[in-house]
Amino acid sequence: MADTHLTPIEVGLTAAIVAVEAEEPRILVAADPKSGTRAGLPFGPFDPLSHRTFEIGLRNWVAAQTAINVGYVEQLYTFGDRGRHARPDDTGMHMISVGYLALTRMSDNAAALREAHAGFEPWYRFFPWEDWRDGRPGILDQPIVPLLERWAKSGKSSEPPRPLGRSERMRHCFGIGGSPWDEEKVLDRYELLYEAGLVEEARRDGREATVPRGKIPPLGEAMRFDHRRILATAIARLRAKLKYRPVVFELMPDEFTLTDLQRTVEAISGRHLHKQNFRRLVETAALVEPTGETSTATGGRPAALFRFRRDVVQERPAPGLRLGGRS
Amino acid sequence: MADTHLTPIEVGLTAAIVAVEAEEPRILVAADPKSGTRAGLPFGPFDPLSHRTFEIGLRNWVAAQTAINVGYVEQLYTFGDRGRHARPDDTGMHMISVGYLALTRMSDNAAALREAHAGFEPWYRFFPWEDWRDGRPGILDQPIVPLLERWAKSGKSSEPPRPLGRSERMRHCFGIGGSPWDEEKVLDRYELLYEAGLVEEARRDGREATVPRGKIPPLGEAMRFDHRRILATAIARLRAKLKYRPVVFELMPDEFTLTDLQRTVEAISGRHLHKQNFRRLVETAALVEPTGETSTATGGRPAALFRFRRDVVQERPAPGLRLGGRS
DNA sequence: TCAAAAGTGTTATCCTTACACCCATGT
DNA sequence: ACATGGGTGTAAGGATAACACTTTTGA
Repeated sequence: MADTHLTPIEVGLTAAIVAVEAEEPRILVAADPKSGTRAGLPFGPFDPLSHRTFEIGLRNWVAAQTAINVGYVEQLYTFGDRGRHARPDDTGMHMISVGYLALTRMSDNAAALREAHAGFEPWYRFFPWEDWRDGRPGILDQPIVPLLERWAKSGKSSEPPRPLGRSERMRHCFGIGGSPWDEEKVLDRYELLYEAGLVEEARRDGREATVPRGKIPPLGEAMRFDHRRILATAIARLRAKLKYRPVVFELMPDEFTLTDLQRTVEAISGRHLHKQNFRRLVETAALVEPTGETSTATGGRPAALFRFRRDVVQERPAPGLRLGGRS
Repeated sequence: MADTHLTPIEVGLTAAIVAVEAEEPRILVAADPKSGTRAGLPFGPFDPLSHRTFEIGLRNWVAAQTAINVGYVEQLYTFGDRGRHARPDDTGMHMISVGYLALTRMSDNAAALREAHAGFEPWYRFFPWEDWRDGRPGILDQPIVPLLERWAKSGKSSEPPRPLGRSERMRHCFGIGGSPWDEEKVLDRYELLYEAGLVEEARRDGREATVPRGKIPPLGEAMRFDHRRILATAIARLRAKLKYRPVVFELMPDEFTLTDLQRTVEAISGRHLHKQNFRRLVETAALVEPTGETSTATGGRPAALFRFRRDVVQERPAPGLRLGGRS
């Protein structure tokens, strides 16, 4: 239990840096330096000699490399699976990565973003089945569910260590047969697809698919290493956190209309919200205050502008947006 | 963004192994191998060569070192702050630790526990202010709140990076002035006490206290390194998880009475629950089924015995115990 | 005058919380 | 019989989810 010899390992800090623009949640991606094809999340080394904590280290390399001004930062998870992040240039030294979620305002980084702008990609490119704003995504009914069903059947009673059977897990994750769709299960869904060998990353890692290789259409855009897994974790965490902490405002400009706010929440959670209930929620939580100005940008009646009441954090214990049913 | 040189670091897996016995939540502690005084959590090295994932590595050294059979395992957080875990034998190599929560049944480990039993300590020894089962703990009114108030006053407008002022944070964390006590804020409370220099670990790390050194009474038993912080994280996570996942049953014997179950939940969350409401909750969630037997152990009317319905996980999406108000 | 979006009032329903009372056993 | 804990019915209040309608602008 005490001073056993420990193996030296490299530690990387991988960041899912999120911004919302034009009703689209976007993630900062770094182009593949080698092949130029697959996207990856930006990451930097953790050097304990220069930085006292992970968070300081992260803020430092983000500032240095991207000139982006991140506000909210939160640790997600530490990923260390061998075989799920195989670096092509692997030197034999094992590497683990501490995943972080960071939020930034598009308006904050006017100049910096102008250059880096190409780096912010809509995150639903990587998870097309997660965007239910225009109804149930077609990709679910077309390739995904049938493929999963085949996978579920093919492995009926093979894996006792798993607490749940394949088809039960499929039903839970993807909201089939009574189970409702739970927008927070982003990671569970991705992991299931990975296990079933249906995402490119799984095949790259040498996992067998249940259907002949060539026949699987790409399920979302793949990423390098295990970065799509980290992004799934980030989306899941952000979707959950919205409901009990006022983190949306980290993504909003200083002034916004209530519809702007609703659209942003909808963009992140991937579903529509009930207008009146959303407004009542925001109002009763006293999260915002009117600036007095109005915006005539959208075409119809001018909308009142609001700003985030920074002092709510001092008053109410959990001032999130409990966003209820769909609309 | 790419292949910067990374500093090699040692990675340890630190486990908060929890069991409940005699209505007392207990944590497995390892005695200090050096001084024999301060308790610490058990930990083992992570060796990527022998273990494919953190969890496998963890299960392995726990099995090897303690002969304890852990069921549920969950990653908590990765701790890497320099200066908050200074090992006396520091070799210059930096070390980070990945904290894990593990649950085990006392009844599972009959033989193994007989030997290791001394290692399971009631966790409220380390957090006496977290146990509200016999009403508001005296330690809050006596040394804690006055000390915190002094700290809050002494640092009025000094630290702009912090989003909240000292007294606001104090009020939120400790439920003073309108804010209710939130049993999930275990980590926040510990961190506040640490920041205020009121726990031994803070002084050990060289943090100034707001009151003369000698005058601060010990606030709970201290632990080695940052292990008390990891334990606080574990308790917070477990208290939160109880409410939306049926994890209590990982701590229960195969058969139990509803009162046993309630006492276990109360022990973990540190407060009393309303009997009828608790029962209705358990019943409507269909979490348990009667075995048909009764137990006459407690003195009054014999209680019906129940067992966990393992198949609920297949049916309901979030079968936790939403444990409502106090009683 | 019409389209487009902003903004409001009200009701049915469920869930949460709390009350108070009855039941079965051992001494 | 009485103490001890097991076990239940029911009503008040609040939060949630859904209903439909009015208002203000630009074209």
